[in-house]
Amino acid sequence: MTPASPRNQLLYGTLDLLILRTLVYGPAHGHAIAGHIQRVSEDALRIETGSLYPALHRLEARGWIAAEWKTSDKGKRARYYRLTRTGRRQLVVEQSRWQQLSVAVTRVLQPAE
Amino acid sequence: MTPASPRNQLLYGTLDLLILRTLVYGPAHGHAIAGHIQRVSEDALRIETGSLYPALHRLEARGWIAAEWKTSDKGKRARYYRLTRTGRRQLVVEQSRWQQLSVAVTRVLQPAE
DNA sequence: ACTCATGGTGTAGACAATCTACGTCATATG
DNA sequence: CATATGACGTAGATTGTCTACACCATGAGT
Repeated sequence: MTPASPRNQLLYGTLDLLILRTLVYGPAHGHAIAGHIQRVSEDALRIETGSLYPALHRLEARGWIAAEWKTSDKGKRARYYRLTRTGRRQLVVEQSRWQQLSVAVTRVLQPAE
Repeated sequence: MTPASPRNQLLYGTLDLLILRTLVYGPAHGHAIAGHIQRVSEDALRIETGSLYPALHRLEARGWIAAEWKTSDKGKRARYYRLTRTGRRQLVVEQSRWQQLSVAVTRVLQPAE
């Protein structure tokens, strides 16, 4: 229930970054990407399918990742995504944007001296 | 122009936190709060009025801050906000939420070892 | 052969936070 | 008395996430 329960939310706008970063290790399908992020973040980041697939489609539409149907480890059909050249560039951009913003927030939270 | 200009955006959901944290120093009005955040973040965080005032109203509605009309330094009428007791508690909550999420994102970006 | 759990992809609609682009009012200042 | 400025405010668009579904194909068990 809880008709409007807002609080599993991850940090807006970071999902694209997380996905791009994950694909640096090589092509992967949606499920695996979400699983990887969840594992590496030690369960702090849990990506819902309703966020995951729209994100993948939007990244693909922007040309930052490219897709291909293949067969997964478990023998199921799956859509494998890989980083494109521009995606790699975008990753750098977003990574530095994150860096800058998170430093700025931290600076407000714990002002020097 | 730029009919849909997308990239001045600060990190969703962090604004409330920034405002609450700023009010720890004592009551302040909207303009001053935004100015403080911008200064302390060394211009990395610039809060637009269309984000600022809705945020203040929503924090007030939730009982985390309380307001009072006064006269500002410059002699203009201004609405001074102060942290309430529950606001102080909320600040702790949001601060630790931020901490946790930002660590998690960083962990994904630069995996250990 | 049949069933079913599992793995994987997907969409619709609600919701919330931010932005842009305005508008308004009161006081200080020249 | 006019004007700049300090300060508050709202409307509407945009966007990203979530919840809650639905769907399909394959593997595994019987």
